[in-house]
Amino acid sequence: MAQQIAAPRGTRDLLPGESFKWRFVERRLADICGRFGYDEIRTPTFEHTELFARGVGDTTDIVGKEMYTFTDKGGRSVTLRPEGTAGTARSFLQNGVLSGPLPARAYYILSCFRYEKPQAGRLREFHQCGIELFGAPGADADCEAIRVAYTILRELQVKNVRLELNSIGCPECRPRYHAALRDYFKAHESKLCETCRERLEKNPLRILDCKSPVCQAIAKDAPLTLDYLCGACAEHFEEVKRLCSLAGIQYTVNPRIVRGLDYYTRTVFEFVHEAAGAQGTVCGGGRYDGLVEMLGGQSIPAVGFGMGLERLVDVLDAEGFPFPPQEPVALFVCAADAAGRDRARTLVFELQRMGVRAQYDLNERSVKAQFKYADKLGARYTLTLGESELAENRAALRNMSDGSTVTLDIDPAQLAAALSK
RNA sequence: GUGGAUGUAGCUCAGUCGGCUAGAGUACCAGGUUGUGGCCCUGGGGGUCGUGGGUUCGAGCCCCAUCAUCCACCCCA
Repeated sequence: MAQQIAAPRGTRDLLPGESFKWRFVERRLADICGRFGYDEIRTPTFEHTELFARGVGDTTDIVGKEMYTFTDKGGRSVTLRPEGTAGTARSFLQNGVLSGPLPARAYYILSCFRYEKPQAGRLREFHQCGIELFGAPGADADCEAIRVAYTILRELQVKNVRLELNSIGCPECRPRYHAALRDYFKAHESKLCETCRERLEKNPLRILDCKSPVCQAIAKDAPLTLDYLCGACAEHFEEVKRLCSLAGIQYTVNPRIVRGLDYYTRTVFEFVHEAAGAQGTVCGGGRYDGLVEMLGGQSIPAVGFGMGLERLVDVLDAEGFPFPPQEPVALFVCAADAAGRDRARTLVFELQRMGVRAQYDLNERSVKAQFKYADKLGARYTLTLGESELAENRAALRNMSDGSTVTLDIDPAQLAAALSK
């Protein structure tokens, strides 16, 4: 026996018998996004590394240490996409969509790759559903993105999620806030925990999120991003909140949520699930007015979100969501001898052509073994073909759930009719 | 990247103080009816005990390393 090869760390198999949940969720996502005017976009699995360095931001953890980057045979540096927004923006820009009628919308369901230490709700290859909306600067667009995510979660009957909203300002007001925050924590530097002292220069925003009780106590009175917004940003945020209320969506303002991607401006939001372990953020998104310009296009405002599908399916499983069960095998045709097998084959071939989920035994096993197999498959009905059945051209259709039988002609149309009842 | 827990059959797990050929349940295959599933009975296949070293007369068990999984931090979806 050769050495077995396991799946790479942080990846997962989705086996027959499990995939129906994902198929169901993906169809619902496509349906809901479509209802809001979003059509699907499919972009490459890998892009030039430069796209993410510029778009996501090379000071972020994602770009700094989590990307799957390699040099291809032509000497180009390419990277497996760590998220979906940069590729979508690049594609819309490159293909002239942003020169067409705006707003322009797209949704996607795709795999993303980040080299992180795996844990519950976090994989190295994971899947995201997201939407992107380009060319609408006003709060209506922010609200629409939130409403799409909200609708998805509501129609999948997700309980125990809350919407958290914040505004992190624009390039104009953010530096003032950062400075104020740094000044505040500098005054308490000696009391901060070790990691927070490191954060002080690099990313003072993170201190707001520290779990240490001491840091939390200090952070309680720290300046809030919302108090440092410029007039336009403050007005925008007020309108986003008003429109969410108008849409009947409850939210809490959480001044401590900060997106880890550089492209976000103004509105940021998360849908957080209470009981989903440490990785409770099922959906995260916000506005990114600067991205398209960073990628070399005109200045075009945009909003969007990403929803983690593994996390979403985990939540649905945990809440006992009633996924519609898979269609079972409708009819398993058993054969008792060589002549019966050929009749079973032609019958099954014809039924499958007609759209019936029919099966027969590929291994020429005993009738008993065929029955056991049909039972394990969950087949609704069985039909057994042998000498006497072929002679009379009639056979007993057996209902596997109660054992009752009906005798019918061996005829595809008649069988199909009987099965559909 | 940091810290903690855990790795024995496809799955869930026993395995005494280090001591014969490593077990159970379940799943799989076959038989118990020359052609009828679930229940029951009998038999069978399946393990380099995560991997590699070390200690020992002898290691599934003790030690070290490594890999993987889970949990938390970090970060994020």
